[in-house]
Amino acid sequence: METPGSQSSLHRANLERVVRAVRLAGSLTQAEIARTTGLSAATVSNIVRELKDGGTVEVTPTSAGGRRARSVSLSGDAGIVIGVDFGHTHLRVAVGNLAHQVLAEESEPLDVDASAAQGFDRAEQLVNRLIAATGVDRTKIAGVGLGVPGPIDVESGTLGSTAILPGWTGTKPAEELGGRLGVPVHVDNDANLGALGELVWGSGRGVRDLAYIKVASGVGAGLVISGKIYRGPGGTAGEIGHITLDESGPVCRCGNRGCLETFAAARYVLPLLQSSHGTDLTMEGVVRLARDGDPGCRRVIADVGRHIGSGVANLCNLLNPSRVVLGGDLAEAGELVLGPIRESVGRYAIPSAARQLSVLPGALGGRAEVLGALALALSEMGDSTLLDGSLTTATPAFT
Amino acid sequence: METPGSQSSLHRANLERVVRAVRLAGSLTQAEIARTTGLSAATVSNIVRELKDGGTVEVTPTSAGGRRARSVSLSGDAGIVIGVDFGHTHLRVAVGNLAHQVLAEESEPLDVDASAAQGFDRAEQLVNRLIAATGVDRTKIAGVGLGVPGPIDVESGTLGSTAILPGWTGTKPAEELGGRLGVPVHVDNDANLGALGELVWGSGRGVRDLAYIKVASGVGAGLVISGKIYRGPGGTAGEIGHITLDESGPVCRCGNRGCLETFAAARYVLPLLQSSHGTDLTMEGVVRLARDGDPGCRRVIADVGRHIGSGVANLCNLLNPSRVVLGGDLAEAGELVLGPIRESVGRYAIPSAARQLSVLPGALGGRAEVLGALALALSEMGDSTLLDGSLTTATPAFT
DNA sequence: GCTTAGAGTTCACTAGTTGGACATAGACGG
DNA sequence: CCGTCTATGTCCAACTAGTGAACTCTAAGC
Repeated sequence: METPGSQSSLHRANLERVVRAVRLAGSLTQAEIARTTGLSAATVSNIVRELKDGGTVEVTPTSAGGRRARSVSLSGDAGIVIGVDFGHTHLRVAVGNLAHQVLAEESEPLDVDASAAQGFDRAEQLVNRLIAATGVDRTKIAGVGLGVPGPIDVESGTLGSTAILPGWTGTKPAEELGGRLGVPVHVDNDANLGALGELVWGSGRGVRDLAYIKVASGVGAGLVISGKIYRGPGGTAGEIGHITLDESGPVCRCGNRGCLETFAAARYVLPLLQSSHGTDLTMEGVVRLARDGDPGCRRVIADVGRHIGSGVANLCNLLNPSRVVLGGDLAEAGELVLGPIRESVGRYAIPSAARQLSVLPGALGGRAEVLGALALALSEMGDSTLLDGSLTTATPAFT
Repeated sequence: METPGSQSSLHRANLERVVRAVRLAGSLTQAEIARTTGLSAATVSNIVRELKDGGTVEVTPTSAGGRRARSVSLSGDAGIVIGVDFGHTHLRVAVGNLAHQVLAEESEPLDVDASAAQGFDRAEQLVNRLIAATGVDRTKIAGVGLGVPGPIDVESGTLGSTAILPGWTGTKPAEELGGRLGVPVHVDNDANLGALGELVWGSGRGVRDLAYIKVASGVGAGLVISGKIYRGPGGTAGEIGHITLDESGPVCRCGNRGCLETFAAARYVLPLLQSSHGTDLTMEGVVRLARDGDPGCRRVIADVGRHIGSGVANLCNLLNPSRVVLGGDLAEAGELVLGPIRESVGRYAIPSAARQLSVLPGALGGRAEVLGALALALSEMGDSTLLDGSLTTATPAFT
């Protein structure tokens, strides 16, 4: 940090290199680490010793049938990260470790009309419960990722107006939760976190550029560009829901007309089925009915798919991602919605961009956002919060 | 290269750090270099000596009224880069040095129907002429950036179908020119290079995320994301021209209907004025007439602006860049086209994304692409081609 | 049981950065 | 005109950290 371009920074970079290699592979022998990182065996030997002394890494004496290879893996309790996700109807919390393992995960219903304070109370309680349940050491918590269903102002960390959680507008979720838990909290909106979750654990593994489309009450997209969430300079990238599809279409809550949202989001689509299917229908219900064969619901879902496909085609022309992952309740409809999306993309996107695009349903369902929050916490600490700790214990002398 | 994470890589990184600092500032004293890079004065002293011995840098004995500060600057002939741009009607070549200075620049008309071989002949000649004119040492040429007005297949480097330069399809421009000049050549399409040019020398200075919209025969965009050109995994990012604005609009050459191009590109717009203004009108002519007050041309240009604005609004919702730079002939229309664009963006983009967006005309006009090609050559050699050279002379022992 | 080969460690060596001491030279005050 | 002051650049000794080579260790294979 203080000495950019010095040997110590090089050393730190090498530490992280080793940690990353180990994490990606799960466990490696030192020789393998040397090969994958390009470092020499001697250096790896030193680094592994340092990490072991610092508690970041565990060396299991000899595992497999090799000669005498000691396998190195991240010690499960070296660092704990927590993901918290405020959804439209529930609150989810997950606890994970540095090795990208999810140790515990729980969700509970959240009253939409609850105040922000109540929400944070509940979150705090649930986090504490899971910490107790997993028996992890509180001091090992390196960071918390927090998902909120609304726009976050990048600079101030203030939550913008949310139709989903009215009354939360103007709060600073990261500060709030950070104050309660006493650890750094990093916020992002649900679409970005969903993208991150699917990228790390779900349908986006192995891809560097993807768009995660979340269709729920609104329509949003989380963009992953070159392996990192792209928020844009103003922090509002990914607003695919307000792409204009039809200049003279229905009026949208954003003030424009014919936004994608007005053709795809729950709040605009559900009313279409009210007269035929009753008023207390949810998106989930529509999807279930569609899967059971209800023609009206099938039609509605296909139409939604076609419109989303138009939006995705635009996105595809502009960004040319290699994968689009569909999340939210709608993803449960599977081919009923994916088919029309693909068809629409094929029609409206330029062929060279559409050709190598794959449109997949999210693999994580409603868990995408919490897991993304976990991943955010992991990435925000950049692997170095912990390394700092192990460094200071290992080399107390530091000018 | 061969030793990632070793001291020599650290040293190389520090060399580049110093070079970058010097280039950004024009010239610096060693003490200033030490401060801006964070390196110690001793290290800077060593590095400067090494760079001076390698010829990358020049030390002018003592320039200003300070105590005894020797100012360090990049030596003008340390490295030469060349930019070549094949445009719709002309060929441009520029010669620049490591210090981001343009030493010479020239353009000549290019016959649209010329064969690819003829084109490369001309380019080779013009490059040679400029090299001779500037008197630079051929061996100092570090790289060439090449712009072509059509899609380049990322993997093979093959030029896709171009309506602008028919008969060039299937050629491999980088290979072709590289073979003739004997130096590495890096290709990209005109929109991306325009973006890079404006980013480095024009209206995009100081910004990390911008979109350069080039309106000419077609409509394309070059995207700069986090300071780097974004091409997308398939290399076709930025195809803003084929965003669908009206599903039942005019049929586009891409096979879809109502693409932005059909409302904005020269090939679709000029015919509108044929009956009233004659058939041999060019976009340039329309712009000139509009500036002179011709109401028909004004109207057409305003309409084009409005449609471009719709496309930019979509782009803005998705990517939220901080700046949009308009290039191509159309940019010459100034407020006549920018006004309607801004208006359209204001109407169709979500307010939070539109608020901090600035829409500017390109500052480089038709030079944007060549200069971008220069910048491409500079960035592709990553400042290290030259440093490699000075390194090998400075430290011949290398395992 | 011997050989073999890969794994990990130790050690001497080298590359490279740093802090501090030092020489230098203009600016400023007397 | 001269001494002092201060910031610059250089040199040197110290220290950090990575590397190759030699070495040890262990299990597999014959």
